Amino acid sequence: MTDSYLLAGRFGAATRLSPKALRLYAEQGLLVPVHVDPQTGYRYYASSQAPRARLISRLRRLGLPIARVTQLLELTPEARVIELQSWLSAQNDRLADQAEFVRALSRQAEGGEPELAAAISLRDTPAGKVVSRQRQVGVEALDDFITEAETDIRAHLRASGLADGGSMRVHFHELVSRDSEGLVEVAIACVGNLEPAGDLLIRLQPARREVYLPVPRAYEDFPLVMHVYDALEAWLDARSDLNCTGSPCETYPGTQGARFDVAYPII
Amino acid sequence: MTDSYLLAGRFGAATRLSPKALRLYAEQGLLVPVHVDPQTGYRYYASSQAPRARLISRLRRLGLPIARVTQLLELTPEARVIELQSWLSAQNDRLADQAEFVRALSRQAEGGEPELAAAISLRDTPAGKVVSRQRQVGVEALDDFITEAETDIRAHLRASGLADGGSMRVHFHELVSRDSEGLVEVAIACVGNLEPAGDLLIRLQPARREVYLPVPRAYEDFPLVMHVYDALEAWLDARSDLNCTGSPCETYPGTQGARFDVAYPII
DNA sequence: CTTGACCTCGCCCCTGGGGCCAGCCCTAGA
DNA sequence: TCTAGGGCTGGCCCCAGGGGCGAGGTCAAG
Repeated sequence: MTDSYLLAGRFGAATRLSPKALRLYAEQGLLVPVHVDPQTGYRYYASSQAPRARLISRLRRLGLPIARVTQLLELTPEARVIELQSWLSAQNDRLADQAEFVRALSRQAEGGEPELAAAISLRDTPAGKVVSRQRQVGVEALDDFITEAETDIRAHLRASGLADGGSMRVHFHELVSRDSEGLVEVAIACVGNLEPAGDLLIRLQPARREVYLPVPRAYEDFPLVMHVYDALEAWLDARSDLNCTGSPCETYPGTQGARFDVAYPII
Repeated sequence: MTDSYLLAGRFGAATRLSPKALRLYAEQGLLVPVHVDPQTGYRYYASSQAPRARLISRLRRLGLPIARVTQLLELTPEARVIELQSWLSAQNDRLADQAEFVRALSRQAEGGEPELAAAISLRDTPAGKVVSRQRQVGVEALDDFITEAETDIRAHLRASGLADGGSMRVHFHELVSRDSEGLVEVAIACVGNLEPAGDLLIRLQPARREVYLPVPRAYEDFPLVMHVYDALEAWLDARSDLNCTGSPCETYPGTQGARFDVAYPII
């Protein structure tokens, strides 16, 4: 009596879920009808399922994917709130990044950042052998990856009896941002015979011409460092005689006392 | 020379767009290669297209759909920034709504809002004829729709020589929120013979039992009014002997001096 | 000439459903 | 008890924005 059966349409009206959505959730096991008629396939819901259904509906409306909703439903209400609050603060960070980018675009529309653009120069780098490590990495794991890779590579160079070249390059083959991992390579120049070891690989770095910019102290950290990339790209866009030919890298140590430079390959 | 041709892979590396994405944008006309080999289908990009490509890449990373990016690219940089800022503030509003919901959930986990729950009562409403207007409407157009529909319906009743029943009900057949329109119906009871006119329809409102809550002044406006719905739903969830059977409505005027009640049909 | 890297297209996959259609099913009124 | 209409089902195609894979053509260097 208290658990009268409801067909999908009526149940959906009471819980703000479309019959289509209910069908999907039933298939996924997220909200299983209390009875399914084996002949007709009709799904019968108990009205005691309404609280769960309403919660699902609201979590979905927040924009959470179904898998995440499924996890959250297994938690206690208190744990759920904690999870949601941390999700919310992540959303907040994302919005802050977006706002930051819009500000960057607006500054660019107003003519860019002259103090950054003034420090841009060209240089040629010779070809040479490098030993490197590549990995897919996100922005929060980036610093750890770089320091660890540098330590390991220099240790391998010393163990092979070679002087390490000193300078290090971090190539960003793919974009690394708050919500996307990308392929990053830490490479250190070397001379002499050397065997690859573990996940360290030896490759030839072709000679290239690049445009570079020593990064001021205030811009060293993410997300502010993106402005340095922006400045270089804007500068390249304005120079129709130079063309960017690949992905950027950071070179350590930087010129003019900077901790590192940002450089784009050009022709 | 200055416009050396680049194949998709290299061009993509310089602009942070995958060959797959470049293919898609070429099909959509968003970023058309400067030359396509009719034999091989190879797409050749001029490096002078890089600024546009980079802009597309960044706008896409903001989460804007391709169609929106296409619109934005036709604007001047200044207009683009204006558009993006208004988009950003919309995102901000959305985040505020989400935060509001998480707060509501957290209050609910702590036992709900006793001062709201205390005012909940049951009542039976008799069957009766109503004249109504239905429309898909979003939250910002809701108030206008309601006042306009009420005016039109009462005018039609007077023109037909009938006393208007006084009380009005606004049924929310579907969810109305900041980012989704839903079917809303404004219905006023009537007695006597009456012809449908324009988009006004006559229908029978079945008798029903409902649980209702007079809305305190402080909660009358969106989004705070959602807390009243939350309180009713939480109260229903806790009462296993009562089951919600359909979508809610607001009844004007409300009881106990409120401007309106919020009511859910139950069995 | 061969090899390997690069490119193409085409197909299926994902999420979270919307829309439409053919074909049952259920219930209320006569 | 019959019937009509509305409800429900499953199936198929669609959307964005690509990812991933496989078959096959192309390019440049050794």
